[in-house]
Amino acid sequence: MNTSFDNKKVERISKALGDPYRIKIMQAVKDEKDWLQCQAITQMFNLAQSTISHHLSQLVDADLLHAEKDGRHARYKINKEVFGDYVSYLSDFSN
Amino acid sequence: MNTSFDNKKVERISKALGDPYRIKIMQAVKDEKDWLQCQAITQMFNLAQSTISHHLSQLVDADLLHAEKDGRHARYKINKEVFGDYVSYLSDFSN
DNA sequence: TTTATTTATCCAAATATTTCGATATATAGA
DNA sequence: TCTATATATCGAAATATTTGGATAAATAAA
Repeated sequence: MNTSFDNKKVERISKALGDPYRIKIMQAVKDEKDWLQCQAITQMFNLAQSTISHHLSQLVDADLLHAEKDGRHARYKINKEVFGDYVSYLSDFSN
Repeated sequence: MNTSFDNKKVERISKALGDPYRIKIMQAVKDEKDWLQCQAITQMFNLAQSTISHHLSQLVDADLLHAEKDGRHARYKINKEVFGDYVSYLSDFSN
């Protein structure tokens, strides 16, 4: 399946990737083999918990991260499909 | 040659792509076989000339566009190398 | 049930971005 | 030179984003 990208979606994804904390969050999630816990992400940065929560929801809203709930815990992994579709959309510009 | 991407560069490129007008500018430049004239871009949108100029410099500052001057005219084309490097940096997230 | 823990939401302040009008700069043409 | 044209820069207003504190909601654990 290939997610179709309208410009609004490209904008939302690009915007989500346009913040230093969110880039680091994405890298940390990527480096985890399976899911990465919300707690672990919160501990990585010197930011208020509400701020991290806000960054995570932007990544989830852009579909760059899958989110899962387990009791009172939340965890995340890369949405490779959407990411891959974004990459192939962008590839068109470089060839 | 492979541009090496620090997070600051990823942030700047992503931010540059995170605006609806700049996305449309990139698409228009891509659709042009060679260079696209600044004038033509200015006429595409219902925005002040100074606003277009500002959007263009963000794309140039992010190295997504090559800029060239010809007398009092300016023209742009995609910086495929940087774009390609950005794409390959991102590909790492989708596999 | 009561308490502690984890995450989300709300609000307001701080900061950043977008936009335009005015104007500067550079160059082409009369 | 004088005038018109193309683009860039500046300053300020409008808008959007980021941030933290307070608190809510949900769940686990005592």
